Amino acid sequence: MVKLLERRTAATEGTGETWGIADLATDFATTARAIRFYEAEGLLTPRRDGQRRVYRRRDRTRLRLILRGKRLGFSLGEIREIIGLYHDAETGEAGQLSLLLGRIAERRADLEAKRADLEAALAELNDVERGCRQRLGEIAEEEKA
Amino acid sequence: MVKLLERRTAATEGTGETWGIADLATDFATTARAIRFYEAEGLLTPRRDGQRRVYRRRDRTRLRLILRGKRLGFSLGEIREIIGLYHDAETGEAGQLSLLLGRIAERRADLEAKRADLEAALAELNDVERGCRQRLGEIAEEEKA
DNA sequence: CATCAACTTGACGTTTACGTAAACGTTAGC
DNA sequence: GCTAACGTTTACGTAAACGTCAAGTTGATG
Repeated sequence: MVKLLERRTAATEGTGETWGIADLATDFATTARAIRFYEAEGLLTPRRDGQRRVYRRRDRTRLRLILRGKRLGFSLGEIREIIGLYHDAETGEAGQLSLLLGRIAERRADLEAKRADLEAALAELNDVERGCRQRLGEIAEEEKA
Repeated sequence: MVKLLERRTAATEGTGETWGIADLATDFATTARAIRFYEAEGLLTPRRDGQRRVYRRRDRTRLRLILRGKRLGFSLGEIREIIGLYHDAETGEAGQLSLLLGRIAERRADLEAKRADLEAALAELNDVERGCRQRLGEIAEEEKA
């Protein structure tokens, strides 16, 4: 307990809050293995304290992005593109801002397509539920008779 | 050309429109292999004309469900549950309708969670674009100066 | 009748996204 | 100084979701 606090305090040293790999794993309900894998795939680039990985707030932001992307069914490759987009937007290394805007538009199209799928799925589910409740009502009528 | 039309007509024989596996593959932009795989996983149960698979409209509906589920990041296992839900709702083999309503509620929760992720992603993307356009405006100002 | 296209069933290969285990280093506490 | 906790790399294993042959069947066509 105290151990953890002291370590975190030691690592803090003015540069803002930092975390170890186990902290991230528990905080985001994933595993250290997965986090290392994302790094190997170029999706995370934590600092190092000697050998150890040290994560800062932007790493947490990225991990959040990664996991959300996964939940939405994006592959790690697609997530890499998304992260690259965020990175280029931050650092301005986009060369041409107009190109960046184009990539943003593509990503938005992806997301809106998913939204359309989602709305359709929810609508159909509502239909099913309605039919279900209807039959439940009919059964109640039969019981009364 | 004529071949295809004749075959389809022959298979129709009053029972409504039917399709071959290649038809489904092209219509849904997938592959025959994938469709057979879904059948092996119990997600599709087409009729047979001898050895050949014959698909009816409800099979198309299911395939549409499967592919949409995939696009939304559901595993085939989860999709199996969804299809089972639709099936039970149709055939009334649910035993207890209340149980069915419960399963519907679970699925809706899944979908709404994804929707929350989606809205968050879209909102962040809008932020990025806004920042991008802002910088583009600043550059235009510099050019003017 | 031969052939060709479309379909079939195996069987094995491939990619993605990690899990799991081995072997080792570092720091904290007793 | 030893152990326990936590971390590291390296390597192999695995489940999901198909892809890719191979080999055979069937039906329509020249």
